[in-house]
Amino acid sequence: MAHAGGWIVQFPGLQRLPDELKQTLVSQSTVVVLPAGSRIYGPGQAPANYLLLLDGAIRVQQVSESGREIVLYRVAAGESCALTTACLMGYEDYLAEAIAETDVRAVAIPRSTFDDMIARSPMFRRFVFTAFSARVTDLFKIIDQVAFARMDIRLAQRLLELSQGAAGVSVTQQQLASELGTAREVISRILAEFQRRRWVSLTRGSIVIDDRLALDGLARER
Amino acid sequence: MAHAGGWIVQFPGLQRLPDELKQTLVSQSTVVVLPAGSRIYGPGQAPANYLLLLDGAIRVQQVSESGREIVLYRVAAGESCALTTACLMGYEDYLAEAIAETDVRAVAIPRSTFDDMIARSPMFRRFVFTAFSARVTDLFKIIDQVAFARMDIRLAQRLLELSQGAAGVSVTQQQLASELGTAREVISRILAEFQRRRWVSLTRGSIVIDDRLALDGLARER
DNA sequence: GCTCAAGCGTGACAAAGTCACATACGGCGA
DNA sequence: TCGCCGTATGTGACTTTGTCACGCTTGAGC
Repeated sequence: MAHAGGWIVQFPGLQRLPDELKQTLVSQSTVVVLPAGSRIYGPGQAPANYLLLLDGAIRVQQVSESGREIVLYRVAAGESCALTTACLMGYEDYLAEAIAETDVRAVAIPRSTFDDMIARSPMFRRFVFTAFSARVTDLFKIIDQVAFARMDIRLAQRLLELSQGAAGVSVTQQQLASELGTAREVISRILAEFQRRRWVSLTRGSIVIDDRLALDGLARER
Repeated sequence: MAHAGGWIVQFPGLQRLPDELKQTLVSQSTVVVLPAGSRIYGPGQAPANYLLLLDGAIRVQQVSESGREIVLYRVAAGESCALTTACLMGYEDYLAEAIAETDVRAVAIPRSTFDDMIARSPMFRRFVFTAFSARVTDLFKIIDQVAFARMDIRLAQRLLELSQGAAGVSVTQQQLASELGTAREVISRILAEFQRRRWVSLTRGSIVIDDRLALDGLARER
């Protein structure tokens, strides 16, 4: 690591803050480490901090009363956990929860500092609102997908996303079902059809992508 | 109307602002009137103002590429159009649009004034964030409903909401389908079943609620 | 090698979406 | 008053997705 506070270079949106504010931000925040699998926010767990992710990934998902899940979005290194935090500022009950998918290193900005920065810096406000609005866009897209898109298309898209160019994905069918907010059986049938077409090979707990082009073709049918 | 600026009493969250800020808000904003049916925000129409609704109602909906629609939430008198505005501050493309359902009277706060108020008043910030977070909650709930709830239950809920205690609702089945993001045929069949059970009476363009208790019972099943 | 929980496959059915077309209502002009 | 016509609604046939209830398979750990 460079020096303490070197983290700020990871956030282009904060780069051009006045030095004084950068120092405020750095001195009043702390770097926290969270193990993979830990729950960062959730119903009944109001956060005291605004989080900026340095390393790792966070998954934000919704859990329905019946126990079914749907993934809303992911936060990657260099991004902020804008929506969940902003949400929980509203003092309402939310069903969404944030889970560390990997070991996570993040900057925690206390609420008071966050509030202070919002007040003092138009640039900081813009940083926060931009990140936030990207999340709201994600929510709009999810509503659109869930309401109107075919499941095989959504699955193809998600497989390509999750693989990130790699040859395969290490994921169970139940996990894929939770990603998309559907039932495991549905995933099972669609994957069987993909395999019949020789687009993928299935094994217990992982999927090899054999014909990325074909999957991509389906994914683009939107 | 009382005196110019008397509108501020309609917003409890702004009641306790310092007089100075109240005056800034009142003097720099204008009251606008919009006819029923006009589009307030939409893809390609970035708003220059933060809106506070004095009279009327606004419907915010999403339009998919295939032309199907789903209603996201409504803004009533005394509320702010927080989400749409905040969204559009992010300089991204959105599919959501806001339509005046009735003639609408609203206070338009210019972006610069809005920004200034955000900077100067923790109370104003809280007003904005609270309104905003309520909308995000709505989006979470919609995702939950669309992904996991049965359509007959959603329809029962929506009928009760739209009737607001009145004996009936003046709405076409196509409009109901657009409310819930489904197809007209689905609405037709569910309503036919409701009628068979003598819960409602159907006529062209309107629905009379005959057994509110039964509908409510179904609506409460999650 | 054996065990056994987790992962996966499948048939049967229900709910919801799609497509195509038939029918009914009701406002309006003749 | 009557018929016209656009809109609204009803319906059958089929596909896709969700639910339920099983049973089979896999492979990690003993």
